[in-house]
Amino acid sequence: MPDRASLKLNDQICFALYATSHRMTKLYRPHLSRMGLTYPQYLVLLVLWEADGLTLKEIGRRLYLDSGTLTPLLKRLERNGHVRRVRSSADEREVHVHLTDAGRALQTDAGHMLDELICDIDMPAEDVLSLRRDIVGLLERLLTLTDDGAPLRQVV
Amino acid sequence: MPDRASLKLNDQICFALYATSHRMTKLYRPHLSRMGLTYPQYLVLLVLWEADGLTLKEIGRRLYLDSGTLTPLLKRLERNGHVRRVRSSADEREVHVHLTDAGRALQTDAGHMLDELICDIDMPAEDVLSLRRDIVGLLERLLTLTDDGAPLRQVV
DNA sequence: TGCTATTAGATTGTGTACAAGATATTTGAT
DNA sequence: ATCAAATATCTTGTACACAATCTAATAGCA
Repeated sequence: MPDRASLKLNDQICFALYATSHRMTKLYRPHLSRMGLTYPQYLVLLVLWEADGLTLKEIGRRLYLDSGTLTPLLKRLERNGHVRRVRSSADEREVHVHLTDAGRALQTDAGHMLDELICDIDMPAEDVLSLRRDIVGLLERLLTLTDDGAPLRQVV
Repeated sequence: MPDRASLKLNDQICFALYATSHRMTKLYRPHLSRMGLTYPQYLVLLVLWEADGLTLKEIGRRLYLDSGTLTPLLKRLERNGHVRRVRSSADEREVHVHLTDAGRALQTDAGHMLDELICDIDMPAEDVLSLRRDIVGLLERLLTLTDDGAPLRQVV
C-alpha cells in the first residue's frame, strides 16, 4: 500500500526549490544592481564569458530559456552597453551575441562578488558541492520528463 | 590561500536551483492548468488547505512573497472562484482569505496530481526527503542573511 | 528548379516577483 | 483625547518566464 503524497507546504521539494532559488537571487541582487545587472542578465554573461559570440538559440539551450525571454533581455543588455547583437551573414535567421569591452570587464567584478557571497553563506565547500550535484541530479531527471518530446510514454 | 570562486555556469549552485525550480514548475504546469491554477496560485492553496482564513500578510510570510505579488494573485484566485477576500472587521487593514467550496474541492485533485508526479519523477522517497532537507538547510542560512534586518553585521 | 517543412527569432498576452511609494487604520505615548 | 509612528494592503513601474503565434530565411527533396 503506497503512501499518499503529502499536501503540506513544507513537505514539498518544489517549494523548497522555489523559495531557495528566489532567496538566492535576493542575495545576489544588491551586488548585481551595483553592476547594472539583473540576475538572468548575469546568467547570460556567465555563458558569454565562457563562450563569446553564441547565438540566442545556444544561450537559451544552456540556460533553459526561450526566445520570448531572451529577446527582450538581450536588447536590454545591449541598451546598457554590455553586449552587441549581430545578425549572422551566413544565416540571416541567427543572432550572435558578442560581449563589449564593458561586458567583458564585469567578469572581474563578478569574481569578487562570488568571493564575498561564498564568504557570507559560509557553508563548507564540500557541502555546497554535493548539494549542487544532488540538485543537478534531480534537474536531469526532470529534463528527461519535460524536454520537448512528450513525457516519453512507453509505447509498450 | 583560498581558492577563487569559479565563474563557470555549471559550477553555480544558484543556477542549479534556478533551472531546477523552473523545470519543476514546468512539470506541474499541465496538471495545474487543467485545474485552472498557476504554480504560485497552487502554493497559496497549499497554505490555505492547511489553515483557511489567513491574512495576506501571513500567507506572504509563509511563502516569502510580498503584497505586490500577492494582491493581484489573490484577486485572480477570487475572480476564478477559488477564494474569497474579506476585510477584517476587527482590523480594517487586514484582508483574510477564505477558500470557497470550489477551492477546497481542488485539494483532492492536487493529491492525485502529486501521486502522479511522484510516480513520474521516480526517485527513492528517501533521496527526495534528504535533498529537500539539504535545500531547506541552505534556505535557512540564506534567510539569516537577507531577512529584512540588515546582513547582521556584527558590531563587535 | 520549385515547393514544402524546418528553423531562428520576434511578438503578444498572461502572470508572476519585487522595489518603492501611496493610503488608510491602528497603536502608543503623551 | 491627540498625534506621530507603525502596520497592512494597494499601486506603479521594471523585468522576467513562457505558451502561442507570426515572419523570414534556409534546407531538403520530388
